[in-house]
Amino acid sequence: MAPINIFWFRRDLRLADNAGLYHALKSSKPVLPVFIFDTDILDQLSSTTDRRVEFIHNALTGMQQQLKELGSSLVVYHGKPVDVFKELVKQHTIEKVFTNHDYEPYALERDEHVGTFLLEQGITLHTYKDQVIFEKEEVVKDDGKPYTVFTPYSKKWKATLNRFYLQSYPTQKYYNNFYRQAAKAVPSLKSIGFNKTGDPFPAVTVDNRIVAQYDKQRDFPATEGTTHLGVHLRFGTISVRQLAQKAIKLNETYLGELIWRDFFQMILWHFPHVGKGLAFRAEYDHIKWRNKEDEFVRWCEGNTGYPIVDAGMRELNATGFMHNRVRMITASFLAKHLLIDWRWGEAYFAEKLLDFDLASNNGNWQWAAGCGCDAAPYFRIFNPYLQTKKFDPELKYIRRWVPEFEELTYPQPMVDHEMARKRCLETYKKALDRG
DNA sequence: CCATGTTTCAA
DNA sequence: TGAAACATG
Repeated sequence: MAPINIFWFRRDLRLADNAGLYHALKSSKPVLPVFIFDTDILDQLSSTTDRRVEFIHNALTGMQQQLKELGSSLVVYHGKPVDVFKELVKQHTIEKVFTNHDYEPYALERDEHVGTFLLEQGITLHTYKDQVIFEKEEVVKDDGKPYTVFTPYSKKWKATLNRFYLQSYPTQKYYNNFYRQAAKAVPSLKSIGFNKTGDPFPAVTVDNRIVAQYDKQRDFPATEGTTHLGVHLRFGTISVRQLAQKAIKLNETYLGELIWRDFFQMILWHFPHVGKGLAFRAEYDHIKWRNKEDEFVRWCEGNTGYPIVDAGMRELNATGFMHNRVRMITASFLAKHLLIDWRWGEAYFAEKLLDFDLASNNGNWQWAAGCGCDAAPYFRIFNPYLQTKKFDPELKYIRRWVPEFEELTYPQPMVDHEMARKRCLETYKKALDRG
C-alpha cells in the first residue's frame, strides 16, 4: 500500500484558506480528507433534530461536491475518533495526520488520546492554528503572562497584527495532492440518527453594508444590524482571516467582536477551569443561587412577564439564534434578577444556539453574571425596561416575538425589578465579602 | 563577482 | 510584514 497522509476536518469545514489542510497538501504524500461524526459528542445531544448536525451535514455535502470534481473524496465516518483511526490504519499505510487546533476541554482530551494512539502506530499528528488570528501565547503581557482584561489585550492584539497573519492559505495551489479515488457517499443524517428539517441557514456571504454599519446598528434587535456569521465561524465554513480583512477595511467595532472571540479562546486555553464548570473568579462560586426550577422554566420558555426577555428567549427557541444585545439582557436577568446559577443558562444556550461555541458562550455568561475576567461589575444590573427604551424603542422586536405583550393574557412580571435588584446586590455582596 | 530588483514563503 | 531565495545585468 502506497503511504498517504490524512487531513481530519473538525471545526474548519472548508477547503479554501484552511491552515492544517494547506500543510497537509504541501506534504509529500497524497492527502485523504476525513470527517468523523463523533458519537461521544452526538450522544450527548438532547434531541434527534439538531440543526447544528444538519449544518455540518450540509457543509460536508458541499465539500464532497468540490472534492469529487477534483477526483478525490471525503470519507465520512460515524463513531468514536480512536476507533475510526483504528479502522483507518487497517485500510491504509498512514505516515502523518494533519488537523487544526481546538481548545475545548473535550477536544484537548480527544486529541491527546488520538495522538497517543497514532504515535503507537508510528504515525505523527500535526496540528495548526486555524480558527483564530492569535492563540495561546501569541498575545500576552510583557511579562509573558496572559491578559485577563480585554482592552489591553485588544491593543496588543492589534499591535501584533500584520498583513501576513490575515493572508489566506493558498490551498488551491496544491489541490492536485488530494488522494484520488471514486467519490464515496456522505452518510445520510437519518443513518446517523438525526432528522433533516431542510430549513435554510444564514448565508455564508458577508454583507458589506452590515459590517460597515455594525457599530451603529448592532444594538437594535429589530434591525438587520448583525451579520449572523457566528455559525459559519463556529464550523469554519468561513475563514476568520478573510472576515478580519473585511472588518479592518469596514468597521473597527466589528473587528473588536472578532478580537473578543480570540480573547475568550485564549482565556479558555490559559484558564481551563472556566470550561469545567468553575467561575473565572473563585469567590463568585460562593454565591447562594436561589435556583428555583419553576422560575427557570419560565425563563426558558419566555414567560417571565418582561417582554424584552421573553422576546429573546422565544427568538432563541424558534430559530436557534438570539440577537446579541438580547443575549446580554436575558443572561443578566437569569443570573441577577432570578439568582439562578448562570451555568443553567449557559447550558440552555449551549443546547439551543446554532452558533454555540463553548469559549464565547462561557466567557459571555461569566461576563453577564459578573464572575468572569473583565466582567460587568456585579452591581451593574441591566434594567430590562431601560434596555427596551434604548434598544427597542418602537417595540418592534418585542411585537415580533411577543405579540400578546399588551394583552391580559400576558403574565405580570414574575419578579419586581427593584426588589430583585436589591436582592441581587445583597446576595452577591454576602458571597463576595466572605472572599 | 557584486549590487540590486523580484519572487516566494512563512503562519 | 520581513527574510530568504532567486534572477538579472
